[in-house]
Amino acid sequence: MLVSRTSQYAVQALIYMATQPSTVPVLNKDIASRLGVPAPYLAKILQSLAKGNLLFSFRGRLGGFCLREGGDKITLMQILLLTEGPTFTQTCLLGLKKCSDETACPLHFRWAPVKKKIIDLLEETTLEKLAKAVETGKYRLADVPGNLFDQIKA
Amino acid sequence: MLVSRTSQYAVQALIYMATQPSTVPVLNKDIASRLGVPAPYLAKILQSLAKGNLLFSFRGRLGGFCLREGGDKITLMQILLLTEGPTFTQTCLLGLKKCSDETACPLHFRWAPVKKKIIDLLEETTLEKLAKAVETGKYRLADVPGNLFDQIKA
DNA sequence: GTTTATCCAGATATATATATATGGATATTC
DNA sequence: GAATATCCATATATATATATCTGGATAAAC
Repeated sequence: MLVSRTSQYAVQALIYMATQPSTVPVLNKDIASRLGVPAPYLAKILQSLAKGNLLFSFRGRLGGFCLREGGDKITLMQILLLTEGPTFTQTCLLGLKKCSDETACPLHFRWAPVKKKIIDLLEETTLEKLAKAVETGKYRLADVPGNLFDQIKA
Repeated sequence: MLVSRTSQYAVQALIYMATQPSTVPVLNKDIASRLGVPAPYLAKILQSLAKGNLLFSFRGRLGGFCLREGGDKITLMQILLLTEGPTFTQTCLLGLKKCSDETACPLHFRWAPVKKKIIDLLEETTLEKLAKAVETGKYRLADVPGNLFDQIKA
């Protein structure tokens, strides 16, 4: 597994939010049903994203979550740094605690250029780009097409 | 985390084995102490590698584990297919069950070339190359330098 | 054949990630 | 201020990965 399920849910949810009009907060339960993801669990993830200053959260009636900045300002890297932890780009393939250019594992210099590709991709991919891709209709955000009620509403 | 701890232990152990003379079986407990890894857990991993036809195992006195083929024949990909499961190269970054060129997640075509780099690296990196790298002394296989007893013996 | 050293199989324990449940705080509407 | 709808915090449950334990099978050495 490349990233945790938590990270996957976070990215999916944020892409979905970026496809929605930013004038009104998005409800946790709407995101959850659209993505086919457990709502209480997603709520916890969204709350941590709010603590990480990626989202605004509003309580009470008409409450919900909003992107704190435009989708063009938020990259995959920012999200994964929150959900995977601040050192996730530094981890060694073989699991060594110290693995740098000075004290390296035998894979270090083979892995470095590939890792750079990954980091570049994460840093240059914004929510806006991904949201646009979804809006074309060619790309799927979730496995199951939302439940029947949602389809009727839409 | 990119790969599981199990995979990391497996790769480390096999690299170590490739640095050892192939005339005599290597003991699980020697590998474990050299790598600073829990021996009973490593034993289970080695047993599964033996079942996966990557290792020979011999019981009884003078028993132990041997690489089934030369280190030049064994790639990282072969190892990870056993420890991560046969579908680990096919998993979607966003966790979708169906994510192919036909039905793709919004990241699919951005991720594809990076994934190819990863797969290429895993397929072209052999145990022999990694073992040679370790034998130069410039690269570390484990965090902790083996215990004192081992250092004296060596 | 007894002793010793190893792998082997299965059960168990622990840690972590994932998921759920519950009661409460907050804000809007009327 | 009562009713409603939402987020929030904490505790709990479940699943999975990681790690350990125990008894046994096998084979070499003496």
